[in-house]
Amino acid sequence: MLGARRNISMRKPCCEKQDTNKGAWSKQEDQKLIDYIRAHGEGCWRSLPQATGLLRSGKSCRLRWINYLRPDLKRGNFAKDEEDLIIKLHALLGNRWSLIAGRLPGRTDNEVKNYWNSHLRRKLISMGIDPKNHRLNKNLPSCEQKQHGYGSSTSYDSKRQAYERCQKAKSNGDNDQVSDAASCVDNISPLPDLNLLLTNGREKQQHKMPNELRGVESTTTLTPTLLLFS
DNA sequence: AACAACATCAACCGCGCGGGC
DNA sequence: TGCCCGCGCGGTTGATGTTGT
Repeated sequence: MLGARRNISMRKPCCEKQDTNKGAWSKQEDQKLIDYIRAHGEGCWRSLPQATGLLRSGKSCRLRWINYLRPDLKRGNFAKDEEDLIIKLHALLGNRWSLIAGRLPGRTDNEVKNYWNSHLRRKLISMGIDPKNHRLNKNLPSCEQKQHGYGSSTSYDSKRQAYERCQKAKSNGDNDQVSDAASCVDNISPLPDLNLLLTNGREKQQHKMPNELRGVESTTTLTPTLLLFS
């Protein structure tokens, strides 16, 4: 199946790529795009450049609108609760930025992804947490991790405590305690207290609701579409 | 003041999917 | 049924800003 779909060479050359600007958008370009979308709404990205006279690909227009020009974008620094939510959702969903961004009103997938890569990933690493699987990295010195606060009474705190018990036992030469504590560290689910009902347009459309989120119902609402319970 | 190294983030690219023909 | 188009996604790049020496 992929063979057929992937056979790009059968497609007509993409006219979009001819004579198109690249790089940063000018104010005039932004204004043209805004005006057009105000008048005609989103969609039909492929024909948009022709309709507006923009020398950009439809893809580029879409990205510019979604990531920068949309009026409902929040922009600015991420709040603490947004950070916490991103970390929790990432633990649950991995790098599914559009899904994660869908839980953060006014934030885009690109913004969330960038923020993760430039801030949160580093933060977790410095806390001794592997950003890929949200497990404690036992090789990191704990003193370094303590200077970073993260949420309040999270599962990370539990991990940290177990990890510290492990370290203590090690220094005491108590091997039983070491293995107990170590297994405790490994067994703590990244998010024992978080269950979510999550969808975005595409996942819904494609019936691709992540397995870990299927059949979850909830009583508490954090955002209209984010449902949490403990 | 000048330069290097590092951090940030807007924008681009390639791929996969659903839908229409 | 198979092909093509349009769209959306995640990964990556590169320009720009900031900090350190």
